[in-house]
Amino acid sequence: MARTKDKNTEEQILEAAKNVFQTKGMDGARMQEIADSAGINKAMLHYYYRSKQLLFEAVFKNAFSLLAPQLNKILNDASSIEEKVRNFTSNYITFIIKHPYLPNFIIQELNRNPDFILKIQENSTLLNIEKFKTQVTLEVNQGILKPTKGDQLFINIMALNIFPFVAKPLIKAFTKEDEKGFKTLMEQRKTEVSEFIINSIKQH
Amino acid sequence: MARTKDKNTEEQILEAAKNVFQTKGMDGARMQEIADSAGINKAMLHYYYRSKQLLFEAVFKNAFSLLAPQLNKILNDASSIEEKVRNFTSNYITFIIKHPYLPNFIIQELNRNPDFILKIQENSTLLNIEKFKTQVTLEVNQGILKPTKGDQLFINIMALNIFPFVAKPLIKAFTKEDEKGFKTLMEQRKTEVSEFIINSIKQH
DNA sequence: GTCTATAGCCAGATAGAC
DNA sequence: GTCTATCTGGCTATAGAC
Repeated sequence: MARTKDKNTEEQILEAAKNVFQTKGMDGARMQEIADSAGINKAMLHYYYRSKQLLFEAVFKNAFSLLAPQLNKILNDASSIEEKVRNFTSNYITFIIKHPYLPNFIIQELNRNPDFILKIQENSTLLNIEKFKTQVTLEVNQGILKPTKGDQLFINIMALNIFPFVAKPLIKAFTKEDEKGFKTLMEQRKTEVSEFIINSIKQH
Repeated sequence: MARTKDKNTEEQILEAAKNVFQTKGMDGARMQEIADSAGINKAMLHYYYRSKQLLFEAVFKNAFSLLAPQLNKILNDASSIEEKVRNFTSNYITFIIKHPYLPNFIIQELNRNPDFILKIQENSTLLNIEKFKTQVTLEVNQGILKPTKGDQLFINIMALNIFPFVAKPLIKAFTKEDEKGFKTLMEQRKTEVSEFIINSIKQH
């Protein structure tokens, strides 16, 4: 991919690095490939970002800060659990279809280096599900929801929304769908997943 | 880890390679580390497996063949959907607690090289959800289940069971649990997950 | 079968001209 | 700021002695 002249070099590098790191991972990525993709040479990467490690961290923090507001909404806004589930599912799946490598990139690199999440948490919003858990307990007591554990519900919501994108090659193999069929399945999930969750937890 | 003399060298190498590849991935793994872990030297790795690529493939196929029977059960045995969900959830989570790096390893390496699943499928049981989908349709028509799409249900079952292990560092960060707390959450899921699914799909 | 030593290559990083 | 050329180290793989 050639450099587009209307962006400055630093942004150009970050964009190229994002593409290479998110598809190849830290260990599989090559500085040469990033340089080629940015339309510059290796020396420039070091001029702007000093080392591969620091360039990687810039990409990672950037990716994480894209995801954080999505998650924050379900944890901390004012709507009911049912509304949160519906909005999050629809918004998140729409978002990931636009950034398909993002969840796998985050998960993979956190598994490679779990301490990384500590560094991130310092200078961004705290990841905290306490408020969400309190709200679940409240709605259970009010008879809106069946008896439900807040932390398990949170894990279930994450799992149902994120997993299919992370395990895309497996899903495609099992369902025998091509790229187009996979896309269709994911579009369906924008509403299917919230129905599935609400059906399970709502008091009828 | 020193070599235990009651195993032959080839098995010893495979065991060491499994540990290193499953934690570091293909790109992050080092032949030297595998040799050290097996208590031998690098030359022996090449003597038995010729190249890093072939050693990796041996490990991958081995891991996949451990997982296949687990999945086959839910796809092809004779029990009802409800029984399948309950048995699979309990058995699968028990299995993964014993092999915690396995799902992430499979998913990560399939994302790195999606064609890999084709090679595997040739000489193992076909991954096919057709029978499962037919059974779902049947139980829906019999009034046992609410209207449910078989392929989406299958994705949901996979997601709820596998995701927490793949995204372990994220889950720990959000729930603020340590290793022990995480283990407890997973133990709970052996029954919580099947309740969650059954609640959602069973006709009442 | 198992070892030591080393070939050969490739990647990250830097020096230095412009 | 941007380039070419090069250093340096680490990695896979092999040669060859025992």
